[in-house]
Amino acid sequence: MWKRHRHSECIKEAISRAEKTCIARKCRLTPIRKKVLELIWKSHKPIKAYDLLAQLSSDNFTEKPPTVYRALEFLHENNLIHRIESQNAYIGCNADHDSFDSKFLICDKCNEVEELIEPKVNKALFEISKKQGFTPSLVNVEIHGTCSQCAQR
Amino acid sequence: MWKRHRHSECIKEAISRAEKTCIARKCRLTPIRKKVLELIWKSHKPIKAYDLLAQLSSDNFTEKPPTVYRALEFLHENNLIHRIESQNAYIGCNADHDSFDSKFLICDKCNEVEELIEPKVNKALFEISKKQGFTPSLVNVEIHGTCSQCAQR
DNA sequence: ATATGAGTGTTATAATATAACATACCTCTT
DNA sequence: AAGAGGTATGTTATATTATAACACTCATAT
Repeated sequence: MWKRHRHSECIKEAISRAEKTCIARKCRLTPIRKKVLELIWKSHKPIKAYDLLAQLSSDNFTEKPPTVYRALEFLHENNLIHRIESQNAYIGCNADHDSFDSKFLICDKCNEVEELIEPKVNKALFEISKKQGFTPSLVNVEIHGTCSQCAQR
Repeated sequence: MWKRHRHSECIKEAISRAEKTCIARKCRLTPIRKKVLELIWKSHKPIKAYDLLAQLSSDNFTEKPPTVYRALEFLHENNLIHRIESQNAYIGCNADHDSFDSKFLICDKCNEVEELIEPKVNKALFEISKKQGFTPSLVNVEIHGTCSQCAQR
């Protein structure tokens, strides 16, 4: 799909960025959190909490839901992942943009998601909000449709 | 909050619009569907499926989840309601705009939601999508923050 | 070394949503 | 008016997503 670079090569890079972020923020990327983040990046698509849970668990050892939800909460709070609301699923974040603004192109055919980094629309949305007397703290845009690859098929 | 007119007076108007829509689309606004739509409009805020279910049910008569989910599905398909993804909740739709585009201001303090009707941002989002080779079919924007009323408190 | 807070383990349950199949009921045709 | 075919509803069960609550462990900072 649009994975010009992201998913193919950059899990390590993402982890390394996360580690730096955590040092800077004085929070801890513990083994569980790191593992969950790796699993999220390994997935080409948004991944669900219970799928992560299954992947975390081995035959003789089963993780419990709070384990993964706590890791997700931590990663989300620290802007290392995004939640795709329309899918109850989670995706890695490049972290080179502000946390309070995210936009996604979601292909309903292949289920892959591309994050848009684009400041103008945010600005417009913020201004429209302000006009209504509303003070925005977080903007989430989810655009569903068909990606170019799937359109060609 | 921003309910200049919407929630205070217009349940009947909303139902009447829905009836017209259904006649035009040759679909049926059955008693259950109508009741669910009324309950949604009666709520000043997005309302959850199980809250609707509770309101539909009386002491001696309990509706089951599929009843309300089917009604919600019908109303949503026919663009009579929106789903607020970040809240798993449903809100009435004015229906005087295209179904594939919705934007909401969501107050995290009082939980009220205002729908924005604004064509420019859509257009921009559509164009950005196209540039990526993406064909959008549906745009959902959820802006969280604080409404003017709550800001004053 | 020990108090403190952060992180994890564990059990249980809450909240949200759908599958599958049976029954009723519209409405169209004859 | 009877029956066929599709739409809607009733019902049971279960799947999926998420959190509460409490016990325990561990890091680290004085």
